Amino acid sequence: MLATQREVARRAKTSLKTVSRVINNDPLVNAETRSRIEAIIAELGYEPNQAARMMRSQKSNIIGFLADGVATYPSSIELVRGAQDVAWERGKQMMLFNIERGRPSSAMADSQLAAFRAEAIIYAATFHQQVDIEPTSVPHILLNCFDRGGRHPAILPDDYQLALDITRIIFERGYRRPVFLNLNTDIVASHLRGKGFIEGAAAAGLDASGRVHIAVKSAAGAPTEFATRRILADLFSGLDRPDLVLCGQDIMAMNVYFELARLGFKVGKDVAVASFDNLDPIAGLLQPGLSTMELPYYEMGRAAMNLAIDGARHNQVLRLKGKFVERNSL
Amino acid sequence: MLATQREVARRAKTSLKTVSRVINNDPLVNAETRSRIEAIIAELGYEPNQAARMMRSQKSNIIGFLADGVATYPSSIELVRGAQDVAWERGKQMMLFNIERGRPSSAMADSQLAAFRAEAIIYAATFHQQVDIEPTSVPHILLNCFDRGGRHPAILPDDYQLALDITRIIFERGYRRPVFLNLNTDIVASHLRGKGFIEGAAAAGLDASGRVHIAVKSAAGAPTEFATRRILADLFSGLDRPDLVLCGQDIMAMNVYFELARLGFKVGKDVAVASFDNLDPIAGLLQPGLSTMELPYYEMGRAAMNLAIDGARHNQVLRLKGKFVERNSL
DNA sequence: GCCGCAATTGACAACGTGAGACAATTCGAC
DNA sequence: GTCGAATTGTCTCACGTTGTCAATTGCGGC
Repeated sequence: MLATQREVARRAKTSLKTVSRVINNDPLVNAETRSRIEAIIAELGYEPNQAARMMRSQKSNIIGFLADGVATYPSSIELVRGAQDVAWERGKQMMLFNIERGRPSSAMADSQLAAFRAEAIIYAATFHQQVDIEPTSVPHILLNCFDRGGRHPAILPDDYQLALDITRIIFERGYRRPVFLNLNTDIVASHLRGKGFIEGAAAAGLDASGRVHIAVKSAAGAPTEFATRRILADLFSGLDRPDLVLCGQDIMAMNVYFELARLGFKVGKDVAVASFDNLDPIAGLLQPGLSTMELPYYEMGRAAMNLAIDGARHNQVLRLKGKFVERNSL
Repeated sequence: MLATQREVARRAKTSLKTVSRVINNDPLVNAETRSRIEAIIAELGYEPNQAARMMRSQKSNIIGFLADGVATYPSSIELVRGAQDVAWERGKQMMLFNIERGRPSSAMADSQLAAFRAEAIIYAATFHQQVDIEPTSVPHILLNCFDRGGRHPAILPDDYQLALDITRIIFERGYRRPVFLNLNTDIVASHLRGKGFIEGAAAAGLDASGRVHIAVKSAAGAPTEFATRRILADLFSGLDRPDLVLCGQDIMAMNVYFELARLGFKVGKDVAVASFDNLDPIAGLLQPGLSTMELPYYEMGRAAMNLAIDGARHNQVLRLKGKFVERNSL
């Protein structure tokens, strides 16, 4: 059993309170006394008991982080890192759980966070989506998702801006016949990115409304299945072949690499490919390396933790920009 | 602020003690009283204050889980899931941290776990490796890694057996000219798998000692860089071409797919490929799908948490078998 | 040596829970 | 009406920490 302040006080032949003062950096302690006590603390390896502090102060300093469905999609790790870093910088404890929404893991995490009297809870989704989180006594921050009724603050990637940015880059580099193989329409990012792509193209003088294709068969949640084979076969059979394929996500891009190879086209030579995610390690392992818009997950994690600590207006929505990561596919 | 037992008692017009009895499942409470109190508990959303419980019981019920370097390799998620599931099944709280060994995140996690008086700590590495963890007052369980001096119990994948198993399958299917593109020699799994491969081949009557090649350039820790291009060019230039390439890991297999395509060989037709990891989503996205040995991460996580809760002998080492996941590359 | 004031140190209570000791009450069976 | 068992209640303590407030020490100035 680890030592207590009482034990430290006993050894230092001083009172409990003085030890407490040293630990809490109270300036009104004699320098000599302080160093004597600090020596004993170091010697014993004493750490203040967090449970007792929570009791005494009536606040937990704990922020919960629920990472929903990480198992199926590892992007959330950067969300977690961002939040964790801020928590430490700001002297908070973050309690992290990997859960599956609606499954027992979710209920277990909730009750554990309640038992620890968490001050706020960050709920992180694996992809930009709408969720339905009832208001509770504990404030929730939605990360990479947003509430149906806008009852909770939300941190989101600015998918519209991401698509606009990469489309601008595409046209700057001289591509004139891009197609966008978009995500399923039941995914929020799909609409936003479609809009960004079309407006970006319009700004460059191209009507791209016919150049967007839904290339995912499966619904959200189910294992991803792509409809790229048929779409690409169609697109690449005519004379007006695309000079660039923009994919809704890196794993789709990986699939597109294979399908293009099957059709006899070389990525980076016969046709360019770009995408969204910068998914490690896929984007770097593809040959040629995949040029892709990285989503601002780390910064989103940081923003969420800051909101969780400072409090936020209920309907606050923060959208963060992404970053273009250049490799050789474009 | 969440309710207390006192508040529950007030509303139920009963005594503190009876509420306490209900919460701690003391049998000597009238069934009717019990359900009345339980109703109020549910209504208030009361959860016993964990801090107070820890104070009172002098035990934290907390097991720490340090996931080292998750950011660079997402396999650990299954380790975490396994451990988390067992913790919940057995009424323990698991505190999870993503850390980088030697970085501030590591020290922060350590002191937070000390502050919460964690009863044991599971230290999980991203790949099978040797580490150097000093003994402390809190028992450590090493997961996917082992201590230099055998000072801590360890849970490991049985890499020798994994390689033996897949080699057996390879020969059962009639392949006779397999090569093994192994991991770097500074990686523990490399030796064990090499041994498994050679002995498996020997059992089938083949001396495979010349058929193992180190195909990773970079040292452990650095971003992976493969030496597959030259090796494959050599191997596939002669007449006695391999009929199967066994890769040390799935991301190497992905690289090998590209390199074989570059050389003009079709995986699954001209040459088979197999591997280790079953890394989601890569193994499923490759075309053809990658047949690979899945590492028993979930079960390893479970075993580690069980050891953490039950205690373990210092030099205990547990090796778990993997599972062959069949797709179409073999 | 003593006063006054500042610097330093100490005594005590309280946070919510759970347990022990034991008293009080209710209920049913006789 | 009594006995005994079942149930409920009262009271007390302890866990480790820190805020409040009181006590003690040190020191300059007389």
